[in-house]
Amino acid sequence: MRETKLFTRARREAPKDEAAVNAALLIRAGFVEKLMAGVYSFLPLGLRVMERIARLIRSEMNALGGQEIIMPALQPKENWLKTGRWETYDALFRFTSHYGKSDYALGPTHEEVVVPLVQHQNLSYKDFPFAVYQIQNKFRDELRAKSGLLRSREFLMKDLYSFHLTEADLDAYYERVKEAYTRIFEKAGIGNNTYLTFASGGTFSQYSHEFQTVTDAGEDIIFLCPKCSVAVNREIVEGAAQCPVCGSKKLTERKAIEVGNIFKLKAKYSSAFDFRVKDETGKEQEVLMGCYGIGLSRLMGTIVETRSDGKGIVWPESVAPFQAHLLALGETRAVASFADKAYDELCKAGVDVLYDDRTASAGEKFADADLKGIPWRAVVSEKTVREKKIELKRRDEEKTMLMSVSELKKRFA
RNA sequence: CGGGCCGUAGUGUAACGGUAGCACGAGUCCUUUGGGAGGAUUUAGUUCGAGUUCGAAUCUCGGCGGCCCGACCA
Repeated sequence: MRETKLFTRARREAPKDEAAVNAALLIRAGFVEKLMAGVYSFLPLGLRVMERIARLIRSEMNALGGQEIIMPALQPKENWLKTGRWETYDALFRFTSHYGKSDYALGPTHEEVVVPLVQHQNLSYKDFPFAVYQIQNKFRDELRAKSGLLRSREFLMKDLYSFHLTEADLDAYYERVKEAYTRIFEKAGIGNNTYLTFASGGTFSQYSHEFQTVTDAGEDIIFLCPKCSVAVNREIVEGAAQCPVCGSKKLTERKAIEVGNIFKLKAKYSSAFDFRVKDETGKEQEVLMGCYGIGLSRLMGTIVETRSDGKGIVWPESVAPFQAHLLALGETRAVASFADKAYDELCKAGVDVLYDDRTASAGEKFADADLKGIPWRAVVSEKTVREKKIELKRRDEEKTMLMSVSELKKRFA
């Protein structure tokens, strides 16, 4: 993509009403734009990141046998009455149709939709276990939206729901999801500071698990066991915190962002809809469920929050909006034609490259490139054109190397 | 929801109760180009409503909106 064709623009200064690092950088770099508190538009660069995060999550969900669907965000009151959450779910957006008497909710989560959906398939015990997931916008009427993308009122979330006939099967699947989540956060570039965290499990399970990324920007408090690399959420700590794995009481208190959670629902929602199936003896059996969430927009904010320097964002290659950022320095015909040709060749080779073909000073292009944070910067200038080379530099390193266009192609294709 | 701070041009920031200014951006022209270039010129603003006053961006009240702390967050 040529920057002269990109309708968004990087800003020199952060808007004064965004204190959070993630929002300030993402807005300055032109990835997102705020519509109102807790509601953001995703612009071409931001959408690319979101799509790459989605791709990464999708491949792990598909490996877990998850079948992708999309359920409605607009939901009928009746389903929420059945689970009792119409009255008890504080953050539920509720409203009445302008024409009729019907009441609706905007989905903050989808148990109320997925259970009847699955129930209507008239399944037999032979169809179990299975899992469905979606990547979709969720709505939560937060009392206080804050911290940019970290706590918003409309946000993109992946929610996976698994269905089982035995507890052992649910337990086994839960463990597989736990491993998949660990891989996802590793691939997303926050593996080094993201911890499996024991949290409250509600009425039925001893624990649920959260994935918490340690950063001062977080709003959760966790107690981290350095030895076991697991943590406990403050919500389940009474008195002295203790490591649930080794029993150690030498835990360190940290602020963290909850980027994912996994939860055994067991029969809580299936029984609310009286969802049962007959087993091979004709006896009716309870359906057990698990639910597993990852907030994609929150994850994007978390990556920015934990991977930036004074100059801007440092995207991991796995979710970066482009593989490389090509800069043409100076407007001489030699530079422009060399850079144009390099851009065309890289595109033809299937390399995702953002090409700064604007009329702007070298300093401004460098500053914008650092701000946008694409992992590799490829510079074409009079200096490099003389040697028929391009200068390549990693966003987070100082050293540079000269290479030809074909070498560059080979590296990224 | 309780508390605090705050709403001036696309962005940032000034203006004692008395002419709304500056910078960046954007447009045009010229000169520049390895770390946010220079000159000329143009463009665009007081969140809304009421009140006090000869006069309100400025003071008072209310609405709307934003940020922060707390509470809340199956």
